[in-house]
Amino acid sequence: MKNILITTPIFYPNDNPHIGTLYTMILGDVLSRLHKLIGYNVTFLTGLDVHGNKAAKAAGSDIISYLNNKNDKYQQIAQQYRIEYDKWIFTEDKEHKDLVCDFWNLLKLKGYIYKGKYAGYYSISDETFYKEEEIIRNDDILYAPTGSTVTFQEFDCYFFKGSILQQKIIDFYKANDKFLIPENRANECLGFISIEYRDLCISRSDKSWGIKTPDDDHTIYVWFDALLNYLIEWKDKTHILQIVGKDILIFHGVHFIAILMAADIKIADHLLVHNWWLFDNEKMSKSKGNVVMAENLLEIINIEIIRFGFIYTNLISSDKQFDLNQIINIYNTYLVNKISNLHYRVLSILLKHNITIENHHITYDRESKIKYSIEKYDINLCINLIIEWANDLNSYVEENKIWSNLDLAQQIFQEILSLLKYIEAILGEKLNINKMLFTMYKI
RNA sequence: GGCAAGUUAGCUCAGUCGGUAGAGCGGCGGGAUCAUAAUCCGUAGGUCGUGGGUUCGAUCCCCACAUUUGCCA
Repeated sequence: MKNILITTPIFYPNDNPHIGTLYTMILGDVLSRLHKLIGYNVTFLTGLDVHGNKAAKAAGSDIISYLNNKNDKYQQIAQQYRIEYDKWIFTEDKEHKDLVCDFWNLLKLKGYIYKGKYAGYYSISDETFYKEEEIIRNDDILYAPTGSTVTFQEFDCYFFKGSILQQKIIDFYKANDKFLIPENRANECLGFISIEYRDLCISRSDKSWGIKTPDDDHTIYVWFDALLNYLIEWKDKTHILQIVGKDILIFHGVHFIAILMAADIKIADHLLVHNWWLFDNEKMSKSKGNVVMAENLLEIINIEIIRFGFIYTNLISSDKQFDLNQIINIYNTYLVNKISNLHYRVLSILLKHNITIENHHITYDRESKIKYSIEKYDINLCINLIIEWANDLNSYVEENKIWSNLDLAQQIFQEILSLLKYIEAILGEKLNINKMLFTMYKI
């Protein structure tokens, strides 16, 4: 049995989801649905990472109700966008906390966790330590390269002895050149780890918001806590795909690998790294005020445009400009004019002659290529093959004048039904021809 | 400064394991009637960043340079 686990990062609820988050969700959902379609037993995991001071700060006084609200909000967005997850993570759930504590104890038993002292410049908003040479001093205020303020802190904490895994991780990358998708990102991980891999500080002794360490009153570092979420569904999977945005590549491509190695757990088969939507050719950021929120998008255009447009746009190869007009154009051209119209034109012929259609579940030759692209997680190749198929069918209809050849029309219709299965996986719902054909968007 | 990726038609982008370059949008012309405002066919438009090298042959491989981006310092 082909049991596949597909994960997205669990999202951080200091704000509502933006279109970058939405892209990750949709990509995960579509890959999940496509794998189900070709016969895999899929577990698709997503959810919320609710610990850490940044969340606590955003929450204010009543953390729990804030987080519950955000959890509802994210689930609502997921539902609106037809994200069909099999399990939703919420890191305040007992199940997750127990897993983290058990895992902590396991690593401690194996000698990978030890107590020490950490001294360094810490940014609360980034949840990160910075090195002395990275700090920018301005009017006696200390800043991280990210622009957030840092303070010098010294405290007791637990360390994860990842340093001894440095060579093992390097060897892993050398032996698994297909691990990262796209492959050329491997140099970033190799570069990061080859210079120096220091033990990670994985707890805070202050009153941080998070999971307490099993033995005392420390708080487990939010990233350590969050990465472990995947393990809840990790067992008994023949294939594991993790999807991340490029901003968190190192956490998954280095730290999480180290953690898995320490615990003697299988590493994911692939880590799919996608790029970002740009707005006006700039990275979206709160400070620039150019962040497009997921909830606002649905007020402007419909879900089919978004899902199809997001999947069509190749965000795996590079950052892409987020352009509403272009996404609408893609939808009109391919989904309405070519694919929906293809279905409608052939169906019309059959209906005129009172021919009823049964779906015989025929598998066509070109589906083997599509299956291959799905198994390679090559969504770009996949959608191009689907579009090519639709184009060829439209040409075929013309060349063979199928309106005067009812046998051929029936054959073609069977083929169209097979094609539509893939479209439905992308849209997350059956293709609604009437809705498609008569709600074409004008730019 | 180190490492990596990109630079392809007016625009947005695919692609080529080395053998006369592709799509969509936009322009022009035509055909068909099953469908819509669509679809189908043809056509115009590119020295595939610049310069060198390897090769019978390079947009693709190698080197240098320019430029953009990312990771690291």
